[in-house]
Amino acid sequence: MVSTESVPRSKRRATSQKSLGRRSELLAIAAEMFATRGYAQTTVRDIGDAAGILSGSLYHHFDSKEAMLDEILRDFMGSLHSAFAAIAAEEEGPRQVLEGLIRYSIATIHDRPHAVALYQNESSLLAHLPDFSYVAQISADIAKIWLDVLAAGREAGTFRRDLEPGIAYRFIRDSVWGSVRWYSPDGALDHETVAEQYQKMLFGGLLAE
Amino acid sequence: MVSTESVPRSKRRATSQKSLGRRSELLAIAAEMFATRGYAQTTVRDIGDAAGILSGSLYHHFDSKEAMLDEILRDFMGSLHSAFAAIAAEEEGPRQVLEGLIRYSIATIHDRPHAVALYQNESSLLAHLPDFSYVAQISADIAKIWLDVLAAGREAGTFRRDLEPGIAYRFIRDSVWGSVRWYSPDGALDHETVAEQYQKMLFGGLLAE
Amino acid sequence: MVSTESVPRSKRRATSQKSLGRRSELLAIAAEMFATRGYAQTTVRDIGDAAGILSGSLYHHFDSKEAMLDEILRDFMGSLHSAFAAIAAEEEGPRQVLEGLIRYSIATIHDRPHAVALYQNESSLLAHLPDFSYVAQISADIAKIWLDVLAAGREAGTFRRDLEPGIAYRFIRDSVWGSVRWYSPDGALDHETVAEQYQKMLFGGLLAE
Amino acid sequence: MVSTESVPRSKRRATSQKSLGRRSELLAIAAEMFATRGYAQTTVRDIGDAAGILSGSLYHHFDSKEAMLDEILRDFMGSLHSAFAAIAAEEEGPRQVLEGLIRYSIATIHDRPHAVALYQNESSLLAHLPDFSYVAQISADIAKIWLDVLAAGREAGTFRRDLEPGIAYRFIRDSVWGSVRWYSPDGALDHETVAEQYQKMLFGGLLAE
DNA sequence: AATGAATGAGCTTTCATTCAT
DNA sequence: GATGAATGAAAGCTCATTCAT
Repeated sequence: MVSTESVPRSKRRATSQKSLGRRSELLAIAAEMFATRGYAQTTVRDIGDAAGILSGSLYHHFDSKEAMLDEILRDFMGSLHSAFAAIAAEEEGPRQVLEGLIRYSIATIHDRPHAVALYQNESSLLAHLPDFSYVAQISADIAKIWLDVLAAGREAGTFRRDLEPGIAYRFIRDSVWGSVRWYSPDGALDHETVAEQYQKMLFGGLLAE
Repeated sequence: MVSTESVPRSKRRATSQKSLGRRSELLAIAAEMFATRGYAQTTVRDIGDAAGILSGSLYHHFDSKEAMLDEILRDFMGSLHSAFAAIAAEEEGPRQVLEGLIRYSIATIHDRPHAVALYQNESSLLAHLPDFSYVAQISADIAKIWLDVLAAGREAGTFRRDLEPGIAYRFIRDSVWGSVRWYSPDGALDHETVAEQYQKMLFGGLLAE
Repeated sequence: MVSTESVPRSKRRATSQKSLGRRSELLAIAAEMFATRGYAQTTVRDIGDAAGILSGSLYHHFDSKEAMLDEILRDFMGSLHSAFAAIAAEEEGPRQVLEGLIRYSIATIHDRPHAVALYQNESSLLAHLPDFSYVAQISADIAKIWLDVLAAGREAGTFRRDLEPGIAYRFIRDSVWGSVRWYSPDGALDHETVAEQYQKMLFGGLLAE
Repeated sequence: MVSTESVPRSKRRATSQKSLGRRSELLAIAAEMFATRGYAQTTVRDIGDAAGILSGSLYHHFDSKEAMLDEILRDFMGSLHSAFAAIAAEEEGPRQVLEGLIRYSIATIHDRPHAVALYQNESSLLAHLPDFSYVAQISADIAKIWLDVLAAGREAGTFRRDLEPGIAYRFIRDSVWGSVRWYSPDGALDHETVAEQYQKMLFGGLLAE
């Protein structure tokens, strides 16, 4: 009895997983290649070869090469923004929120290095394309979250008054996200250590005492 | 009599100066385009158009598009390394040397933003090409200079002991050089202010007190 | 018992009718698209979309896209030739026969505009393909019918002697069939009026008196 | 003295002729292929092959395949409209003007058969494209010239009152321009004979007496 | 020094067709 | 009968580079 129901259900699930899996699989391949060799330098043939199909067959799944990039970036930036907003919404002090944002950022670099690298490398070139206007939009939304925390902490006396929040934000952002270029998820250094060291430097500086 | 000699001589000198000027002019144009739209995304026709000549005519001045990139990068990295080495050679304490490296880096971003951006954006893609092996080589030499200062300062008790120099180096490097993406040489913010703020954050951290 | 037999029979009949209907339906869709946007410009995906199925599913009904065109054209040209032959076989004078051919042609444009347009637009490109040799063949057969009428009428003194029948045939053919490009079956102008006006011009010319 | 001037002048002329000649040559090749096998069915490789160059080299002369079609059609339709307007502007009776329009049309079919065929075959598909809106525009302008002549002749009693000018125009247009499909500039039949026969049929009709 | 015509390789994309399910 | 994934060939176009002038 259970089996009669479970068979089609599992089948349906399997099929849908397969379908969804195929798309995701292709996107994962594309993301990795876009990230490592650059979007423009990655040909659809490269992606097809890596996926074991002909380049033309990609167009059965996606409208264009650009559509693949769009799907990867849109998904990544959307979830990043949501996560940041959730962290900022927690009722805690500015320092705790900033710690949370940093920790989540470095964990994201660990979990989704290709999407992060892609965003780091391509967003400046993409900003001007109308189809990718959301990149600049979400970037601005994210910046606001960080800036608000920095400004609140400055008001509250947690952060130094002689620092301009706009410069501080860029300083933090560049140092944290920049680590995507050298951090290896499979390397000896684990991301929690990185987060810890970064927080020490960011909050306390390099000088002893 | 004098005039008969001096005329062609001055002419020759003028031509050669013009030639040198023309080369530099073309390289400056190429550097800007490579930096702003990416090396691969910049066509030789783009460069030719911007220079007011046909793309084919560029080959009168340079062997290839890659040769232009090479010349720009080699020159930039060479002078950067020399300058860093000179700063490190001055007989001063680790903190003063590190301050000097940072100040010079930010001044370089102000003075040669295109070359810096080019290096930031393309060096990772270039690292694997045999013709650009010097990029990785000089990068390593530069890293050694910074790392030595950090290690010396740590030994001397100037810098915190609980920071891993390798991570600290990358942290500083990414935050400092990352500013090339947002700093505008013509903007309201001057580079000395940036350097000052960056040193405050790097040495003392964000926290008040 | 009757029911056991009648059910599958009616079912089969229904299915087969449905099948036939489906085929015709698909051919009608294809004919319209071939006619309006051109055979080469119409993709099997266009046809599938218009029919509500996937392009690949069309191959359950037809061997190829070309086979659809073939079926449409063969059917059209066959019935056109038969009808013309029947009109010519009636025992009447050349003028009456010619009137009949013209009237039938314009009625056909009204009844089957897509097939006519298809024939008008594609036959010249098709003439050279071996698979479509029947197009040229039937065209020649049809031409003979019209030419014979014209020649007979000229002999009989009905038609002018100073007109070359070959030129006259092409003149009539092009003017009559050309109307498929502007005549609208749903428009204000009905096809009988068109036929009447065309006969006036063809037989009597434009000049008054 | 004359020679010193004539040398550079003839040189310049030769160069410019060569350049202009190359473009025209390529357009002539393209026009013939577009006309005989259809625009969509003609590949840029076909054109390149026929011209003895690689397909990519065509893009040194033209922006796109469509730009070639555009240049051919725009030139043709422009000169056709001018010529028709000039004929209509001559101070003569409607019959003489109509004769002139017909004669010029058939001469054009003789002189520029490919451009005419191209216009005949592709204009209906092009009408909807924004880049080719001028095709519909000039077509309408030309139609107005013919219609005005027909209406004037009808008013003046030259042409029959029982013919609707709109239908008459289409009848004449289709019969005259339709001849591009069968008339051969190199054939035994010369275009003046065709014009003469067409005028006989159009003005006097088929019937004897 | 520069032009302008051409090359040749490679790009993204389209599309008729096949086939296992 | 229909789906959906894939094929394979070909399309229009781009671009670094060459070379005669």
